[in-house]
Amino acid sequence: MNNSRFPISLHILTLLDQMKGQYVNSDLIAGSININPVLVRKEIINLRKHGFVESREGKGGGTTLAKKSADINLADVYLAVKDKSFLGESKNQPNPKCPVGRQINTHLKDLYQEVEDTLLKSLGNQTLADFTGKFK
Amino acid sequence: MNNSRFPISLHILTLLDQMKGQYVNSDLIAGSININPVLVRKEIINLRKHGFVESREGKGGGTTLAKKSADINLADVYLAVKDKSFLGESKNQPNPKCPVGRQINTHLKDLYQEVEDTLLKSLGNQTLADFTGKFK
DNA sequence: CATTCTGTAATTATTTTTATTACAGTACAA
DNA sequence: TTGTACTGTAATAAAAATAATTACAGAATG
Repeated sequence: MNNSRFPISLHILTLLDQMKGQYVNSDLIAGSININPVLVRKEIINLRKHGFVESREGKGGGTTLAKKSADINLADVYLAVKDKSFLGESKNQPNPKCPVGRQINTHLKDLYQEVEDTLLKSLGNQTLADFTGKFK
Repeated sequence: MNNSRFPISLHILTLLDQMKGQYVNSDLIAGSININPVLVRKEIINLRKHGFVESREGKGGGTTLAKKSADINLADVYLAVKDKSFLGESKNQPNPKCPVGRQINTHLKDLYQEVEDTLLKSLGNQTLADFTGKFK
């Protein structure tokens, strides 16, 4: 995963939740996060693909939540943006001639799986509504 | 955190565990991981700072485990290498004029803390000995 | 004292991430 | 029906992060 996709997605969703019902455009969102609007639009494409938001093109268009924030689980948001493991991967192929190098990726993968399961359980305890509820 | 520090450190520790007692040099380790020896030496400096390994300079020198692998907890290894959060940070400062932008970092931090606690609990269930025990 | 290591700095190369530019297509609204 | 304000998307450039390389001083060994 690009390491800032989770916070960016959560920021977008939080903002949309606060703007309840309104279609918010990517410039406004980008201004809040302080990143480029094109990045926001790309991230929104992903969020939409996962059913969290819906968008309208054209004048007055923008993006809004596609479901109630109480029905958006943070574990699902995490899964929607993750592509690398949070514990990291060595990008070089370890040496297959070494007993450790040969097996480590398998064992690493198992370990990550285990840890990720608890991570998801923990994140899964919270919805977007819980999260936005903390904002004053 | 540089995203591959955890797997690199774990690879180093695993290798040292398998080479019980021997002082292993950075070239051999680098060859197993398939990265540059200088990177290995840097990573070892960190592992040593945390008391996991000890090194000898000079001919015949190298690095070896400083404690029994059963006494090396994977949560501690994780803590030793982590510097960024695994859930990622947006590197731009969000807009302080926006109610969401102004507060999100605080709430994100809290969320991460919560999740990290469970992550540590899960990793903490395993020692290096447990991990290396999986290798055939 | 030659050899084989570590420690470490400096530099360069590579890769990843982010920003920017550009423009087609869509929808609204005057 | 036309101008305006959006999204979608590609292409490129800029910036930042990561990794590799080179270099060499200093330590320990035989």
